Amino acid sequence: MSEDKNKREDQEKNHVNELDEETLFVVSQTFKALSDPTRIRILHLLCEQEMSVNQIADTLELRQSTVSHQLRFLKNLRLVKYRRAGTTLFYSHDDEHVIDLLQQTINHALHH
Amino acid sequence: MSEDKNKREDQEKNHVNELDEETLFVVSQTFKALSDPTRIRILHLLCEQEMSVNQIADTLELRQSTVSHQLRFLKNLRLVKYRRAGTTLFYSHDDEHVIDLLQQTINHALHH
DNA sequence: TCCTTATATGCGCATATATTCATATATACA
DNA sequence: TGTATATATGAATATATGCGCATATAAGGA
Repeated sequence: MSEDKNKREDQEKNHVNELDEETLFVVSQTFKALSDPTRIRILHLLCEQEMSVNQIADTLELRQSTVSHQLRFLKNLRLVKYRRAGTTLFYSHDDEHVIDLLQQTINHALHH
Repeated sequence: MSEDKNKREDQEKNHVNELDEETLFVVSQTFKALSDPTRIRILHLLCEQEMSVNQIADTLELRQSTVSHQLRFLKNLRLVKYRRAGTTLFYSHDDEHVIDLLQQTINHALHH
């Protein structure tokens, strides 16, 4: 039986249990990614369509370097991916669960 | 027709639309609340049962002032509420949607 | 009223974060 | 090979954040 499976069963048996450190880290990182307005705007754009770095910068009126830095952040967490076309990189989202969290929360905010 | 309703309809018509500033603020604040390990641990405790400040501090091995600071943060966002019993304040969660986001993400992390 | 217990708060420190400028890298093409 | 375009990166700066100490406040009981 894997360590991983033990962790899972411990957690599921009793919710009062403390979260293990790794889970705590993953969860906090996930929410941190979504806690910045710039990253939210970028991910919100990428919900609909893939876009190049410059397209994103133009659309959101942000500096190219700002967009690039944030995309690197999102890429490190595997929340976005890209495809190359010449010198242009087209970014798109790469984590359905996180996009789902974002959509839920946007909808919740809009309806209140 | 209210301003609020207009905002909603604009957003729903076309997801490519930019998020308005207020929505962006609410969404980022919500995720910011969930982006800190200490706050996650506190909210995770309060998923199950109400607890006093000192109970939380003891359970999570945190300073009383740390817990109090974070509870104030969560209170300002109306994510927790409390009931008084003498000098003791029993805190509990106060936003089903946010608790839901947290549970979803914890479960997602545990199963991967 | 005085004392005890529980909680809140102001301030300061250390660290993390977001943004910008300047520059580097990479690809396509003449 | 040289130039143009798209993107990435490093350093610097400004701001935000989390935490702890010390202390204030608030409620209950002797």
